[in-house]
Amino acid sequence: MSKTAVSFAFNSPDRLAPETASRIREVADHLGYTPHPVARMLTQRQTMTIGVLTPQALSVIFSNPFFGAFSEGVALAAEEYGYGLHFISPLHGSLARAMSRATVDGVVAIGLSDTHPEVEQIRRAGVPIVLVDSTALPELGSVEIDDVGGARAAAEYIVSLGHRDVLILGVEPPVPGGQDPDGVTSRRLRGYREAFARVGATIPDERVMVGPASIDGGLAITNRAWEDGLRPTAILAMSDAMAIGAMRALRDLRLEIPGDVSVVGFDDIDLAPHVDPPLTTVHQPIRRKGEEAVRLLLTVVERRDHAKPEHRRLETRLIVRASTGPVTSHRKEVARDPD
Amino acid sequence: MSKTAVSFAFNSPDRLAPETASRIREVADHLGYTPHPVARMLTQRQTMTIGVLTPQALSVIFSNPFFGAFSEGVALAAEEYGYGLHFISPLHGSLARAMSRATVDGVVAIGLSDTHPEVEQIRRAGVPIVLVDSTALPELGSVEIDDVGGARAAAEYIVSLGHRDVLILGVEPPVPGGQDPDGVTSRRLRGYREAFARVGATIPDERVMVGPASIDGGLAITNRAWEDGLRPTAILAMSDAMAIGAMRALRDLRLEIPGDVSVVGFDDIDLAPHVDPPLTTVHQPIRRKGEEAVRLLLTVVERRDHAKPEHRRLETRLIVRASTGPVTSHRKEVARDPD
DNA sequence: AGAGTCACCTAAACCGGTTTGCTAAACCGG
DNA sequence: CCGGTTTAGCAAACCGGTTTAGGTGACTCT
Repeated sequence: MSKTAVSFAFNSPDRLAPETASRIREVADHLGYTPHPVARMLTQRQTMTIGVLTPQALSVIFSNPFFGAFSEGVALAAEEYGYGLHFISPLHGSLARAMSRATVDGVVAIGLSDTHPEVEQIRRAGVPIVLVDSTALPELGSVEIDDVGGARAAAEYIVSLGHRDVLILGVEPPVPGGQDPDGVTSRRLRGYREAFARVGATIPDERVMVGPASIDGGLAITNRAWEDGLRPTAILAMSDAMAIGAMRALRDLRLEIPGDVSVVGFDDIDLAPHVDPPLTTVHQPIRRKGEEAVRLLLTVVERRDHAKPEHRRLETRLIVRASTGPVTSHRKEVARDPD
Repeated sequence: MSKTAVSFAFNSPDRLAPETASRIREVADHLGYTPHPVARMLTQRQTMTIGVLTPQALSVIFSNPFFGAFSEGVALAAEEYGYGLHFISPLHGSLARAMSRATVDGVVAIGLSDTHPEVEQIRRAGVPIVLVDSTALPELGSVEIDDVGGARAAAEYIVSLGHRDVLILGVEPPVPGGQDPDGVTSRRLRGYREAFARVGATIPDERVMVGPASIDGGLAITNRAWEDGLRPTAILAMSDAMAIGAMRALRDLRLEIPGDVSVVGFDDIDLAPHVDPPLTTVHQPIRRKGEEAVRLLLTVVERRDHAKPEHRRLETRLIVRASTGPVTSHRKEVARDPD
């Protein structure tokens, strides 16, 4: 049999006598033969795979439950369209290097700021990209949420409860060394500050602490804040994982939530209603974010439609649970550090 | 310049005059040229990618926080060795089909029972595999935990608290339709039963209910159990997510935990200590499981060492928190269904 | 000056498939 | 029985690189 015949047997059996086709198949099966996927990709110029690009190591990204939910959405859409999923994280510190190794038809980049130096390199490689949680370059598709509005709603609520002295827990910026002026942290911070400004209050910079978006991150930062002598009546975390870590730290300091300190998160992960106390947080449609990103990407990938990149913005809303309460007059002092 | 020269410039610059090499690089950079990763894979016969194989859709797998932590471990090891990560789930219902599309050097298969009909097909494809949470075919590397021991410890504790009427929440078997006699669910069930047998008690089959390993899964099953008229004094869940869902259902039924019903989980996910009440559960080293699997796999992948597949078994241990307590004499009745 | 080295670069084969254009055989109507 | 069609299968070009085995010119040595 010729290579051609075999190829036809697998891809367009109708171009072969039905009897021949099935015979080839049978022999192939008997020999354990499978068309080599890489060779296939090479000739077909498509990989049927989409990439999920993260500016941080996957091992740190995955420690945030948010990312699991996001991946769930991504996977849902990808599976629907028959695409595989490839996770891409910096290789030896370089995202561009990782990208050049990756065999994908398109990429969903999450948390990758457009000012990231490597976005440009990737774009030039001609791979379709959709940006998630990143102020989009207009020529790139994007999915984002109303970060400012969500943060503002959270802070307004906190303000309405009488809190003025707060601690902000920001998520580590993807750009190492230096705050990204348009990153998630900056946008949410803006929202918080808007709400405070409305009542003539401010959030000084030293009340904003940034760390990894994980339970441990929130725990560590909160402890550090207390060691630094800070005694806020409320904590605004930009991630539920951090908020949960913060609550652990507070509890270890023998503080009550929300009696002594109120805590509000961001994301509304599945577990937010189940932690103790149930977490007041800003809801965002995490799964849908992943889904939409993939759909946007695939419309570009499937018909090489470079025409009109879409920008989608999803809603956020405050979910009030039990981790927040009015500021109390006489506050418990922390035992181990009598201020 | 010849193709050869360009190739050398990228891969073995020492075989070119240094000046030429850098010139080629510069031109390439200027033109935005990047070696085509697929073509590269084809000639080098390796993809620098490892696959994570799951017998269920990724969108359902990712809804279990366990999987996020597992992925964290996998990613940690993969990144250390410079490998990319490709997630493989059934394509149009067929794992084999998905595998034949995937360009990976090896595969970590999680929750894939060895009796799964497609394991054989995959093995014949000659791709190195490491099985996780699956009684290993001896000729395949594997990483597992002491499921029986962990489950036994959990049940012994429950028994010691006086509980005799329990509900078991099993994780959905990967093989649709039909319990896998050697799956995770069966192994843990064996452990539970051993503990009960020790005090002359039994767990009848109708007290074992199986569903998706997620919060919603646990919630739905528990509700169903109560609707069926079951009134266990304790619930043994095979996954923390299910346990948390079960607690939600109980709470909605106005039952107290552990006052009315004790709940114990399995996995000890990061959030287990933070839920309300803190979850008593069987700890397993989730991240390490992912890490070890990748390390095992890579020793096989890197030196084509088919010689001695390793089998590693990690420990489990019971972590007692606050979701369990002694069985109480007078029990609260459920309002909406007076038995 | 001629032979022998060495440093640089390249032609050609190869990886494992897909696809196009063609040939040979079978089929068909008149 | 013969030219025209259809059908079945194949040769060769191609995808975009890597790698082996030279080839070319400059440089050394005697």
